[in-house]
Amino acid sequence: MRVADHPQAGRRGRPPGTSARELELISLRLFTEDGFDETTVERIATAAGVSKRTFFRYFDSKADVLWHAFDGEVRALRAALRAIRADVPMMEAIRQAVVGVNRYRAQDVPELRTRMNLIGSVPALQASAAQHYDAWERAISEFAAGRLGLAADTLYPLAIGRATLAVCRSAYEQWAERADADLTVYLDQALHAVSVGFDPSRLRQ
Amino acid sequence: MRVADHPQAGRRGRPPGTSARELELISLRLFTEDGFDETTVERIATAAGVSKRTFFRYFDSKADVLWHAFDGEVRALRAALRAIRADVPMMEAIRQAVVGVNRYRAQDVPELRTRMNLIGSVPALQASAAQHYDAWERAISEFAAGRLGLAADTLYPLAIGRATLAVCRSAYEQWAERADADLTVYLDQALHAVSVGFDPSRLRQ
DNA sequence: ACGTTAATCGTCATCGCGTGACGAAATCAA
DNA sequence: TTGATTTCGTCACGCGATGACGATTAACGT
Repeated sequence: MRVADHPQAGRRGRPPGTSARELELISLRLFTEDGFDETTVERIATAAGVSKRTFFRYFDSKADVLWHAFDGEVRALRAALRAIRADVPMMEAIRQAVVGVNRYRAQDVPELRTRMNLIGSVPALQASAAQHYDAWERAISEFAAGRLGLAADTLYPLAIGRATLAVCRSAYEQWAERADADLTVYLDQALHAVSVGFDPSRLRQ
Repeated sequence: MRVADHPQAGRRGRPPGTSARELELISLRLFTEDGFDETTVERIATAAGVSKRTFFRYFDSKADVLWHAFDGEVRALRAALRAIRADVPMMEAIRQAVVGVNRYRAQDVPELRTRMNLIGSVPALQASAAQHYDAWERAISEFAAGRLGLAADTLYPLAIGRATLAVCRSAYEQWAERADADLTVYLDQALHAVSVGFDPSRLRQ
């Protein structure tokens, strides 16, 4: 967690020499061109016209630069869950909320797909995923805890949060490598599957 | 993946100065005493009477030393899945297999709990989890793929493998921090929950 | 116009992880 | 004893990440 990005008027001090977004775009390009491990932070920083030290003032690690966008969507997920009416069944509510916050504009799709392909193929990035997924899982867990009347750190809410993320990650990856359908279709299918307990006779074809 | 540990008779060459198991026990002790981040590989190696370089000949990273035991259990899981009769429903088969390979002897429980507490609390260890979980997930995915008549890298098998791991991790953690029941009880409860789609009216109290 | 305050940045030093290269040590076999 | 084999230690190095500290750049107050 770093990255302020608050373009404030009337602020003092030396103006930023770059932005988190610029570092993100440069990193994305270099990672796809040369590979994640082969791209040093020094190179990214130089390409952005700043020093290596400055990069680490924007992001806590080299991997975090790719999770910038994802982190912001947790707030959207929480808001979507709050907006669901109380008479919608729990797993159906989760499905609606998750699918709702994953409707991307067409112009954002290529970058999203590039990012997910990197995350899905580079071990160092998969390793960095855990801490970023944590907040997402908790959002689901706390919603489930409220519905079930349990604490969020007990078995069922925890399991629901993680299982939900698990199937969504599968949907993301299928969508990222194949390009034959909308992301929401995959998510909807995956979340439907978990809500019927993966019962083969109830899985959609 | 490293760690040979093949005590071969009639072999040539200089005998090993330590073993993976010894390094594992020493690491476990130092990690709990001083913390994972505070314990350098240099210290572990010195405590084992070898050099830092030798540690990295046994394990690929400092974190991997804690996953040594876990990696070995994937083979057991695959075998357990193969042994399930074909007329047992898919999710029920998975539940039986997972619970079956997680019956630990009483004397192994303290070390297991120590390891899981570390993995659950140290970010660097959580990050290292991804690559070790991968083989476990694939074992489940491939079993599900066989039952569903699908490829293992398609949505449903992938989702089943990951969701299964997700709820099992929740069970592991609940068991590791509370100490009020057998691990298999938590696992059974978590796997039952996913098999009924987390339907509140069908969750056990 | 000038000094003050505030924010960002660059440089430098440092630590630890992880890896490659290469020779030394220890054991068995011929 | 000699040679082959296996493990080990030393050395060097690159890179990620962090702390300290002074230099830059701008707005603000007088």
